Amino acid sequence: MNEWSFILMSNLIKSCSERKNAMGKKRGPKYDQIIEAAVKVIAENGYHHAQVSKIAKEAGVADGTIYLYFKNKEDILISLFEEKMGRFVDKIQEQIEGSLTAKDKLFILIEMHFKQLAENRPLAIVTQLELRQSNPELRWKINEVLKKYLDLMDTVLTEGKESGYFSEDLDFRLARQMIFGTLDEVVTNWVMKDCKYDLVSLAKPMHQLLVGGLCSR
Amino acid sequence: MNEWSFILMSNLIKSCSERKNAMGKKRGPKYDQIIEAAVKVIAENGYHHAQVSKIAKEAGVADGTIYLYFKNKEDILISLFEEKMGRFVDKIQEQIEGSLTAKDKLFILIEMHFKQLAENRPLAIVTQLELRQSNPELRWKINEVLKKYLDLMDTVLTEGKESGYFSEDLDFRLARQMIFGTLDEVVTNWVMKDCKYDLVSLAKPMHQLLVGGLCSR
Amino acid sequence: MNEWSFILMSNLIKSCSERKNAMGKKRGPKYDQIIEAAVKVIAENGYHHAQVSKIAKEAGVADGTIYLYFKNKEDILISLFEEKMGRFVDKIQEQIEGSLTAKDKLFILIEMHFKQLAENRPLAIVTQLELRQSNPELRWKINEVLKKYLDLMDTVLTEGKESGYFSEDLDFRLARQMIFGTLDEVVTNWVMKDCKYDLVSLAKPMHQLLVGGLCSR
Amino acid sequence: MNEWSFILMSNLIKSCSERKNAMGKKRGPKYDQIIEAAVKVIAENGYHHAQVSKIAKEAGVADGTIYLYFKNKEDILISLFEEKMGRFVDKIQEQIEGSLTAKDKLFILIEMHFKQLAENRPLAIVTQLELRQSNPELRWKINEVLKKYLDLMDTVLTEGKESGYFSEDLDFRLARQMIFGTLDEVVTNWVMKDCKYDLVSLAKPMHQLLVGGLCSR
DNA sequence: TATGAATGAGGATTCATTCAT
DNA sequence: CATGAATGAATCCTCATTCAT
Repeated sequence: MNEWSFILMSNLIKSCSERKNAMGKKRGPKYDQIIEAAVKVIAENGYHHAQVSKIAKEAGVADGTIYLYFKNKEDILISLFEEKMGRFVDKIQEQIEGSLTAKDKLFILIEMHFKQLAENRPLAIVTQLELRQSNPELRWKINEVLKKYLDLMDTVLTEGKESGYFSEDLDFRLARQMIFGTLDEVVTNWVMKDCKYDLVSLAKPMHQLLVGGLCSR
Repeated sequence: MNEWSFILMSNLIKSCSERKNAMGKKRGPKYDQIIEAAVKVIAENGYHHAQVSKIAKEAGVADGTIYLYFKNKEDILISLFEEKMGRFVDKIQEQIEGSLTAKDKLFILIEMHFKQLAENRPLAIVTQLELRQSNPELRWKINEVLKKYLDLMDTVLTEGKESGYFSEDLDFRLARQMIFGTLDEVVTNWVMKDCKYDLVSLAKPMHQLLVGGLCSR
Repeated sequence: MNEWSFILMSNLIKSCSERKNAMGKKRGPKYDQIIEAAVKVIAENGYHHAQVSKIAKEAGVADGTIYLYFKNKEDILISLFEEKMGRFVDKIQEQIEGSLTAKDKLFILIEMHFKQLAENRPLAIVTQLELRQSNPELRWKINEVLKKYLDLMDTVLTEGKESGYFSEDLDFRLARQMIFGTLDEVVTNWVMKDCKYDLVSLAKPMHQLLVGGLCSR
Repeated sequence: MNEWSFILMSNLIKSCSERKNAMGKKRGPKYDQIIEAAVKVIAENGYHHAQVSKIAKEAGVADGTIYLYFKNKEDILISLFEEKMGRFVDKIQEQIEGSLTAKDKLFILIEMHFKQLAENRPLAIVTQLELRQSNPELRWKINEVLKKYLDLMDTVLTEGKESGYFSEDLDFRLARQMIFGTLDEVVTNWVMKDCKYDLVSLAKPMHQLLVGGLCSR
């Protein structure tokens, strides 16, 4: 390692940190600071009282700095959702890949869904309550992000169907809507009840109910 | 019938329309006009562009008149939801009472849920999309209104459990959340897809899925 | 005079006060208050420091009231110019009609131009300095208003040419531009010199110069 | 005066221009780049959309570099005007010196005024339209720059008066204002009409009109 | 009861300028 | 000399609500 290798490495590092992300957005430590600040401020003040200046203050940057990293306020929210929901689904995916059966995979999905939101209550408040107050345009983009999650569910459902664990005539769209709608409703209720009971322990009965249905055998 | 009888009748009608309803609210023909106007205006313009003045114009009253019937804008929305959701649940209840088994009752509940929203798309848009943009406080009150619906589900679930049709160890809260969360998600997806497929025909497979679960037997 | 005549008069008065002006704009005493306030505030603070709230305060109305009478801030300025310049030209026209010869008419035009601006210094400051800082869109509309003035000049020039007082081969466009450009420059210099000399007394030499040119005979 | 004295003088001028200019301003190639960039950016985007960062980009320098050469944004504009108007007047002066009579000198002045602006339309747009949107303070300084031009006019007027070509009792201030106001108005109209007619050919009739006045002889 | 003109609080965003490197 | 990321002040307009008539 000599002077040249150092320079090359510097350039490499520099070009890395200067690299824009997939969305062509400027990145850097402040990008993450702002996202985290946004989660906190929205969770504490509610969507409609989360002024840009509050977020900037919480992030420890000037108001104007926000606009070096985000197009506008809405862009903060979309990015927040993309970042957080992206990781959210990625983590579930990782865990699922370690399981063998579709049954286990579904359980992991449910448990991880609950676990991640239970571990980050401000995020849970933001995703379950505050972000839903956003305008239709933002909600469309949120739906885009959710597609990745729905695709993951499809993978599990397909595998389960092939292994004979799930019904052969399972309607994927309905099944996805049942799983997502149920999990979402359960988490929303938990958040609205001030998170005062254990969410993760609901994973097991929830799994049984989704798999076995309401009916006795 | 003479002049006096007319005056008496007027007073009678007047005292009637002046009578407050159960919620202590003033009623009268304008009350309903305003509610209907609110549904129309919100469905057409979206929650955030549904100004009080627009609702007043649509209802054919002055802006100030709104405040003779409703405490504030939020009160219009809560009342709207109370009125509409009240009838919504009442109709489901009526139909359910005509059925014998818990299985049938659940099916009727699902079908009626879909049917009523499919029949009134503006209302569906308002309840599934627009009203969710309201602040958490309003959403709390909306949840209050939903209790009647959840109680109805409980009745069906209890009966089904007693008749042995539903699992003996069914967790009512989870079951309710699964049913409501699923139906809600299905309707929301239908609205977001511009209502371009038949919602009511999903009742049968939906019923089977909820009752039998994802699992093959 | 009876009940009916009273009602008829009421309606008449009502329809009068409700009448919008030619531009379809709401009128009323507040309309004029706001225009006057705008002239004063712009003259005192300069165009770029003339906040809507300052104008509202000066006019003795709430900020929001401004927007019942004007579309936006720019609309105040356009209206201001239309009103003031409208009267400005009208008054010149009136005076001109009382004169016999084209020579006199031109003199009256010059004198009235100077006189009206000398009598209303805040207005002079606004028209000569502040309003020129406005954006191109506003400046186009200002030009529209000026057309009436230019047409008036044309009338005088035509008459003068016909009577043989003005050159037969006079280029109207150039003549108009010379007259307007000169008067405008003279007034602007007067305003920039803090109006500290008598403007109106310049009318006579100005007239001679425009009519006779620089050349000795 | 020989070759050497020319070289010495060149060096003197050069070292002068590389150090500070008469106004105590730093000079260098970037100084001119920035001025040229400012003309282009203002002409293309308008005064209010000519951000410092745009000018810097066009000049191929960093935003901060601007402030090594100019005190602030306003200083760019003043300098722009000083530079361009300085050359503008110098060129007219040069040409005038070649003429014999006051009559010819005035004609040259008019023709050169039109010619130079017709040859550089971006500059014409900037001086006639965009720079007038600046605040009165800047406009004061612009007037300072114009003094040199007015002085030149005075020279011509004095000479003409002495030679008996211009009236003996000519008011210089009014005459200057008439000449400048007229030329300025004519050029402004030409710019606002998108420069779609020939400006220079107006010099002759314009000259006749200014010299001979509106009146027939 | 009904009206509707008037109110006034509240917030996202731009861009000239600085200064650590 | 040169850079450019960071700063932060400054303002127009909307719309729920009131109250004199």
